Amino acid sequence: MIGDFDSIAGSKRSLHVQVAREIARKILSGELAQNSIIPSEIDLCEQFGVSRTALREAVKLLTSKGLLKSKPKVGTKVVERAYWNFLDSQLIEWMDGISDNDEFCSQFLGLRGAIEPEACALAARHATIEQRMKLSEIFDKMCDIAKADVFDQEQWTKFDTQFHSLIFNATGNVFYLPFGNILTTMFANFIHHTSEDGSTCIEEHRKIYSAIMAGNSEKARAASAAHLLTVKDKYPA
Amino acid sequence: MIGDFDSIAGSKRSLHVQVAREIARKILSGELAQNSIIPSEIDLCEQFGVSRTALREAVKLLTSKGLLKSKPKVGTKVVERAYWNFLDSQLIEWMDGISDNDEFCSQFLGLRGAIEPEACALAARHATIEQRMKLSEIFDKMCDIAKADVFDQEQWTKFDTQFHSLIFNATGNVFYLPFGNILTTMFANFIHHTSEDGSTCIEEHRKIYSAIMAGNSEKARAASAAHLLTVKDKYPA
DNA sequence: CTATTTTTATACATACTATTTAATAACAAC
DNA sequence: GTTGTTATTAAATAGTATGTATAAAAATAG
Repeated sequence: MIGDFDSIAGSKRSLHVQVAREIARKILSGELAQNSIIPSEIDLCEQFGVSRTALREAVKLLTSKGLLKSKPKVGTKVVERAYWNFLDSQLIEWMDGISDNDEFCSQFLGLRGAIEPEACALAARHATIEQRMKLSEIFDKMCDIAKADVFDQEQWTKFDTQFHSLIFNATGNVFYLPFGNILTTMFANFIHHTSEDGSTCIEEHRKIYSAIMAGNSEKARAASAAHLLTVKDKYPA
Repeated sequence: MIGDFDSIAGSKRSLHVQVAREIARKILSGELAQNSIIPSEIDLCEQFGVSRTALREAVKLLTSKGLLKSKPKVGTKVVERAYWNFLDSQLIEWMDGISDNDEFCSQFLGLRGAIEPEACALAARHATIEQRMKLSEIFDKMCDIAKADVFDQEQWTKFDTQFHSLIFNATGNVFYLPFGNILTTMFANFIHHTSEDGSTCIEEHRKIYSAIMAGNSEKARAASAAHLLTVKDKYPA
């Protein structure tokens, strides 16, 4: 009962989210052009085979992410790309298979390179005791995984994600907070670690970890920047 | 017909957005605690004097921004802060009056300082001809305003916003795109320019502008960083 | 050319059924 | 008795259907 094909409705998520995803992907892929008017509510209801309520909730969801805008009489319009909120985890998930994966990851790295070193610096200064303890826990587990005979890739990704995510949470800056989730989403959907990552990167993580724990923001920033340079090497320009 | 006590009606925006804003502000201010269950749909409908349709659309909107999560039987829960999407323009608008303004702006500057110099560097390399022309237009107008006898603060803010916003659009990186809107929102709602800004900052903007037009990414990055240091001086630690 | 009506899209309301799921009760096994 | 499993129940959201209200563009009357 669980395993059957995604097929149509009754699958995983709620109905309006599925409809929203379908529409979003048509927008993201360009199948629905910017500034164009999408079909009317009743047409879309028929097309997707859902009620107007469900469809309207889907439209509201996409409006909230900057993809659509509705006005009475004129219809629902695809807003221009400049207003799409690419810093929304759900939207990022929906990008899967839309654009070139390497290019997408490379662009993300372009942002990460600017933000994460500063986040590490902030975390070194502002992390609470609880957060430092948690970071310590996570790092210990990463060490265990790196030292193990067989490299557990899934576990590594899990704790690597937690490690970087926690750093954003520890900045004490609300604007850095969302990057933890964005990074988590990227790790889960687009960035595929190779088995060599664990052994090669653990020392880089140790430098970041130590600097944050020592409250040395400059060192944390540098260690993070160095780490990201290593990561960058895996992607084409 | 109904609810003439009217908690919300009579304002400008659509009903479900108004309801969403009300709930969002209660969450953001902590009046609705994290992980707590908010009243049931029917209770909230009564409380706000709106239909279930409007209320559910409001809840969907807030769910999309990471503030709420609904499950049958258990109810609708306030998600923990770490998942709130503070990089959403609408959410940022709703923050007005919630937290200390100076602190909020200061934190924003903490992010801006990390991102904008890199955005300028990217723009110098990737801006299209059209974008360079547009940037030129905008900068010319900023010069006019700065040179004028009476400083038109409103106009200055308008073009200053456009200037910085366009730079993010010109990076050619989808993850930098949303910062244009975020910055626009911050300028419109939180950051209040003083009349001296025009005269003092126009030369700094010229350096950024020139570097981008010349395609000199290193110079653009440095000029932006210098500009942000000047801006930073206005805010307390 | 202006004012007004008509049309047509979304916005909102109401009432209903379906589904999910936590909690509980019933029951069996050890 | 304690435990573990399985129906049952009930309370919340999820979804459907259909109505009216309202806003804005377009047609039309004056």
